[in-house]
Amino acid sequence: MHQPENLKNAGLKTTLPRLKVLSLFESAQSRHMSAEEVYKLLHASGDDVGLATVYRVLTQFEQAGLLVRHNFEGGKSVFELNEGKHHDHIVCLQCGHVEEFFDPEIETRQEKIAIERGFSVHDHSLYIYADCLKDACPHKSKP
Amino acid sequence: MHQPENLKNAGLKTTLPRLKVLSLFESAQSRHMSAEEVYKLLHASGDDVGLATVYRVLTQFEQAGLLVRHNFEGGKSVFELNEGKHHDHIVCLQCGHVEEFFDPEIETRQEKIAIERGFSVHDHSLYIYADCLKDACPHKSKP
DNA sequence: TTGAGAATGATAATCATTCTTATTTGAAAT
DNA sequence: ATTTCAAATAAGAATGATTATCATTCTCAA
Repeated sequence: MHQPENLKNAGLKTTLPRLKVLSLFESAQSRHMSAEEVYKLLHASGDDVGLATVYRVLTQFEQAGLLVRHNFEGGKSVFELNEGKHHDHIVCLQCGHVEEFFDPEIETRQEKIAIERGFSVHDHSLYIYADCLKDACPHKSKP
Repeated sequence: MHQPENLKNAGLKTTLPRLKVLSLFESAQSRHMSAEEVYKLLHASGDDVGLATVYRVLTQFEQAGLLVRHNFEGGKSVFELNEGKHHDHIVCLQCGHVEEFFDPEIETRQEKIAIERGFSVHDHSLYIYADCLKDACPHKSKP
């Protein structure tokens, strides 16, 4: 909803590719998507956006604070709609399923640790890599 | 010290490149090194080890448990000697200085969170990105 | 509506990493 | 000490993800 405003507020012109990418994330088919996945989904919907544009737009959205970038194991970046509420992630190493969590205790511990060492926290990333024990990894996820 | 034994125990033949790489990490010029850095340091010492070999050896050492791989922001891998004691990292965004820390409270929280959600933890990575407040970032680190 | 500047898409370039292959090496058996 | 041969290496090509280039197209304020 009201995507043009989002873009305007971010100082970005309202263009078709940007609207498409943004609405793709807002439609929330899958919360976490790589550039390649976004590109493929757009093309699957008949929107011929260039791959370079996808990369550019994702980076712009990240800088504008509309998306959050994650660097999971394996190097490739994955993006997620920024809904204000920070959270961390558990990733299943078997099926790739991602779950989000937020733990105030961990957050405050981190702050304390940083301060003790004379650092001013900007940000942090916490990924727990695990196996989901649910029978036979029932989560259907992208390969 | 006694590197050949380390390699043997890991089921790896004692070859020159492997010994060089291992002793480089044990000499601990810098605890955290990328493949590129290892490659350059070896060449600086007159050891002409191929870049592909460096990558191969680092991966083997990781699998053998001799090294730990880290994926800091930006995607490139960084390796560190595995001394048994797990720890997390604070990275200064200004000068790249890295400090290590271990917080039992955070560790146990993570376990609890994972279990609550039906996951069996394999591993985790926690990086705090911050500014070190020490005057003018005195840490001399590699660019 | 129109013009300046921003955005786009096609493609080439880059970067880290992996693969291929011919050659060399380590170490087990002579 | 030599022979032997699987394992390891070096060099460079190949790959995959991402970024840069650049001519063309589009957005939007005047």
